[in-house]
Amino acid sequence: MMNPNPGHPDAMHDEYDPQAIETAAQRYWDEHESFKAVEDSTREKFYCLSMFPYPSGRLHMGHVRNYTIGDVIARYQRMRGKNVLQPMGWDAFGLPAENAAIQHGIPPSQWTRSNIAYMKAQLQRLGFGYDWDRELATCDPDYYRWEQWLFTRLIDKGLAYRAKAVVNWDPVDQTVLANEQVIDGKGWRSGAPVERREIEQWSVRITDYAQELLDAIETLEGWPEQVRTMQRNWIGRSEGVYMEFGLAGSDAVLGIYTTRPDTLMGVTYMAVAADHPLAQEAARTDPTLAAFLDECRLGGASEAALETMEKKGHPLGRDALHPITGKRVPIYAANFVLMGYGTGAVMSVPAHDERDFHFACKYGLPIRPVVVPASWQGREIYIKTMTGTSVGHARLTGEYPVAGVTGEPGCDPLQWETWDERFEQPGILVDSGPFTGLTSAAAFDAIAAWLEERGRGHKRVNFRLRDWGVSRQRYWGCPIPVVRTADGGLRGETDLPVRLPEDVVVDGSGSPLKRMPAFSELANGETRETDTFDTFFESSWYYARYCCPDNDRAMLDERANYWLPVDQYVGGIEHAVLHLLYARFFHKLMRDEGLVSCDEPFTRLLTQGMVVAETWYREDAGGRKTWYNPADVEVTRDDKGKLIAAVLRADGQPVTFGGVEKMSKSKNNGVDPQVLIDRYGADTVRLYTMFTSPPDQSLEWSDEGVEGAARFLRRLWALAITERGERPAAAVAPGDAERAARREIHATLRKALYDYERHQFNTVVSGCMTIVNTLYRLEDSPAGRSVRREGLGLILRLLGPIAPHVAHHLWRELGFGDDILAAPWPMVDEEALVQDSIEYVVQVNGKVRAKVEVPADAERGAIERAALANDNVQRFVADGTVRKIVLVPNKLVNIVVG
RNA sequence: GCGCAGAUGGCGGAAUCGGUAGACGCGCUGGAUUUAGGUUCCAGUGCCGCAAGGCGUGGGGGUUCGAGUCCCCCUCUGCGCACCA
Repeated sequence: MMNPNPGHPDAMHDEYDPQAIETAAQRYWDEHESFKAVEDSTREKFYCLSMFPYPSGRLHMGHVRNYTIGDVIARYQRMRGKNVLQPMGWDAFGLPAENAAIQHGIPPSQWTRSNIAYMKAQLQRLGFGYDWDRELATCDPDYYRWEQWLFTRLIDKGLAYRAKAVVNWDPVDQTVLANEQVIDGKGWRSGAPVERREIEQWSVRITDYAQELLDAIETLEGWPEQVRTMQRNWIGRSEGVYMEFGLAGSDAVLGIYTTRPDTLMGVTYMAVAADHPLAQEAARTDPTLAAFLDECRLGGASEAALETMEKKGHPLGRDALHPITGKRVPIYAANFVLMGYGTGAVMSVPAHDERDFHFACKYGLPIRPVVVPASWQGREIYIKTMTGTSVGHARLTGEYPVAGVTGEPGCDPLQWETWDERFEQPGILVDSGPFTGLTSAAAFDAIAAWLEERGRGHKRVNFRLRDWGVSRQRYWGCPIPVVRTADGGLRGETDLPVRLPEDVVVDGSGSPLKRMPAFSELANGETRETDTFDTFFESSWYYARYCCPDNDRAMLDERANYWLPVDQYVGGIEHAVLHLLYARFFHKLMRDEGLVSCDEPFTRLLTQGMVVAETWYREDAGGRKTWYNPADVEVTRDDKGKLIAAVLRADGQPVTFGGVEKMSKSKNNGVDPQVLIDRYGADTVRLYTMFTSPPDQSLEWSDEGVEGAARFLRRLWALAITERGERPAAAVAPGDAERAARREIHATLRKALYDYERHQFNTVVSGCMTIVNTLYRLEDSPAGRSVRREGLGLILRLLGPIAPHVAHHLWRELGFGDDILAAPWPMVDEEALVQDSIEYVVQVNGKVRAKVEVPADAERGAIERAALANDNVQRFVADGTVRKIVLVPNKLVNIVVG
């Protein structure tokens, strides 16, 4: 029999079957190449990029969230008419592949490529609108050859150089460890105490770009303020003074940098790194010092480890000479000063620096206050060590000619026995010879000038940012394209790519490259560098390569200048500094090589929050915790919904709540997205992740919440199937109920459109839910059905970017068109919003006492009279006199009664 | 240790500007449908109180007719710290 309704698609099934409609929708997009991006100079482009994944094996919820956010933005911009590029690829080099190889004997390349295949299928199942033709993997020589090429250019330009860098050294495994592999100061495999070592490595001069990287942050208006602040602080521009202390009994000098030259007269000792030549020299004749220097090497190299470890020192037995007074100050070797950063030496002012203060107390060094707040003028200041011995004393009296400061001679002395943060603040110099009485700011200049005149120092801008050490002593990475010539010189490789051999055995005892003469030994006695690049190197430019991944003659071509900069970048907040700063830097390197024309790679940035879930555990007698997956825990609640008990389903015995934490293997609180996709379909998973939290906040997992998302899609489906088949006649006069419904729908739509623009997708979804609820309340009259159909048309487009499969299917099924991707973006009907009367909230002294209905065109006096006429308002006004009436148009009246 | 965020019902969260705190969803309670479980539908649900009303956005202070929102102090939690990606 023929379809009785040939103008319409086939009748729908009554049941929502996500697996079937999602497969069909994805096939449609595939056949129509819906997401293929083609350069077109006549159209406004939109490049939407999500941070590419490390191919760890399976997608986790964090990936699903990241890529859903990106896809929603890409599909939204596409529906707004932009020419959208949304690519995807693989950050394929890295440590986990080597670990997997050690554990399972699989070569890293094989492990990585099979993970990519599996995860790609998962991404496709989620319906993300990627242009897969542009897919790239960083372990592919066609990709990494270009960063090798750029690196040889950096060598030529002097932007890449060899320098010493501090690493974690495992003395048992004889290998360099990543910070992650150092646990409580010990190697993760050997358990041996880790040592800090300095080795020669390749470095890139990011500090040459420090000022530009800092200045350009001001132009990144589409970035979260939080990230901009973190980058500013990371770059850490400071203005200070470089100066040279003399060395007693020598012509040599000890150079240091300080941001507080105003405290120079308070220097009571110097601290140098254990690896400083002065310390090394002194240790040759001093066994206790030598032993101390050995001890200084213990511990991890991370900044957190260095800053939190116990600060220790040992005198070198020789003195430095103060650049102004010429007085002797002792030099200490200290474990918290590193040779790699700055000059490897610092001046120490215990009266005005907290770390120096504690160090001085510990070793009985003098504390000499030289700067005090102006308000302390006229007082005596004593600072004692924690052991109670008074070692410092300064006085500020009214005799110093400081503008705006009046003396209070005879006041009580101020005494401190512990550190006070006021010591650190700038103020007035005391007991500082020729600089006494100056403000800190004036003293800064005066002392710098004094030193400069005598050739002992000068002002200097300094950055906290350090050059980027890019060498890694690992196998699974991009080979550094450098050759050491027979005479010991270094040159960039010209025959590129330098291919990484993939047929290798990784056994954990260092990089296999170092044992492969076929790789490292070249003709004419030349040898190849066996270190590989930091994987941040690959991830610093992939966004540009997506524009022209097929170019085998150049790193980038003119297509990059069509698509770049990336209009919207989406990824985790954990990348706020490192990845995003390196990528900005790399972009400028490519710009200066003439490869791109813009100055910054990412116009707008969205940093998404973590995915977290409840944790549950049991503790055994020895205090060891066993963690149970939330899916295996049964929870009981009281009649207020409060949690009262939780047991493990398997044995019915209680488990303890361990808080809400980031999904992880160690806490066993991960949820496998694949299980959810199989059970509910991609649209439910996407809708849930968008609805539960705003994109930039953490998302707390809840099985019931997923149920709720699925329920909404079933409700939408059930509503839509009532409207399949014949279309109602065009114009049906609406009644009051329909007019009210339209007003609500369009008011909600207006809010949802605004929320789309500011990327607050959770409230877009609640808006859709509100509209569905409104549509359900409409009567089954022709007028009601007309509004329902209008509402469905709006909802499907609002939901299109978020739950694209069901939107695609219903759009066609209801006869709105062939392809919702081509539909115009919905618009608010302003006429639907017009109201005859307005409800005002009436407050008395700021407390809500009534609501009054007032004609929309009522004047101020009429509104106030209506408010005062209300019985309940009169009850609260009666006691006093009306002092003032505050009126907020269309909203609120506040009657102030005194 | 340093830098950056955050804190709102039983839970996730909402509240463009300083203007009705708690939208939407979950959970929970009662009811309907169902042989039952599930599903679905209807009603209720910040706390205290019979009510009138009072209290309420981590804690303490302040500005204002009015503060979740602005200012000061404090507490706790999360993220980053240069070799995890």
